[in-house]
Amino acid sequence: MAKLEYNLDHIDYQILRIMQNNARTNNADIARELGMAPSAILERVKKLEQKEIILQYNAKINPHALDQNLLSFIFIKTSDIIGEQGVAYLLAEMPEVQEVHDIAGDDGYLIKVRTNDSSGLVDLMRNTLGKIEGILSTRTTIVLETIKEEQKLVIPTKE
Amino acid sequence: MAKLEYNLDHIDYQILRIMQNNARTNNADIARELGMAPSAILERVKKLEQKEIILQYNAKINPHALDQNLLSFIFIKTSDIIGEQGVAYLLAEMPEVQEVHDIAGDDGYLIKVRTNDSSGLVDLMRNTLGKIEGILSTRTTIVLETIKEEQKLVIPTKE
DNA sequence: TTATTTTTAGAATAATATTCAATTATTTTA
DNA sequence: TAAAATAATTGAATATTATTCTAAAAATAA
Repeated sequence: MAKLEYNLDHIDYQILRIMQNNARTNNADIARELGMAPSAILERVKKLEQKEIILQYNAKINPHALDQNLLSFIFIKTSDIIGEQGVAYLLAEMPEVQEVHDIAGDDGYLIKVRTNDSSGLVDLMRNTLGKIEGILSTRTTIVLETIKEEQKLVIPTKE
Repeated sequence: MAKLEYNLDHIDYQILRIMQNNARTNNADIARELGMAPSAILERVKKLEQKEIILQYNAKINPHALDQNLLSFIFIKTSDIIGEQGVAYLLAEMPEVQEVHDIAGDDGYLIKVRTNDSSGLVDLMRNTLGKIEGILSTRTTIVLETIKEEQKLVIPTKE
């Protein structure tokens, strides 16, 4: 694929900063804050979306409100050939699996999983992971408490 | 603190599902999709926010657009006493650290860090982690490629 | 069942989104 | 460097949405 050109100036950064903190900030407010016309902001936001700089807008929902109380990280060793990621894509299809990363040095993946509780985790490992061909072994790390969990990026202050 | 009551019906679930997929969906659209009055939806969304079921609205930004190309997970062993999390809070203050989890079985934390590249990671470990009292050791896992990275929760289909 | 509380609809108003033509700024290229 | 071309911004007009509030309906409690 063609290399995308990201060409961001400090106004874009400011927009990104605002949106990252509150994706429902309306155009008019952003325009006021930056001292520009709403139409100009709209234009820029559209461009940020088109260029896939802004990837999506999410509501962050409290997991406990949906009774999803257990967070785990699982290291998975597979027989996937380097460069191929068959198992990874199967893992990625599972809705409880929030993240799948191909990691260095271990012929494996690190996944982040959210389940109801430990029985949900067991179910998932037994019924779903257990049925994926090519998984050689797993090592599970249980999260006792999450102190911070964000996706915010550090946005440059200057141009 | 008092135990919060989450009492969600299937309309709330639908709202959450819509918002989770696109936090900028406007009230009128949600109302149309659910066949309800905009004022009723507004009321419900406000309540979801007040009850801290919706925690925040984020724009997900492409890390490469901000030249943040390296993702790492670091296991950190500390001398933190069980129940106390002094080091954890210091880690959480660092903007490059997106996640801090207290994990079972290792007297330690798992953190997720996004830096420019490997030199940024080295800087961070040397200049920042290196200066935190109470860190006994670290083990770093480098992400080669991310196949999936979302915060979406599984939302019940029925009541 | 009645009383109380919560939720919803509907209408009215305030505010915002969106479009577009004209202007200004920026970049390209001759 | 100047002219030409391109990109970005403004401002005004219109369409759409947000927000507020009251009355009705629905759900819940007594």
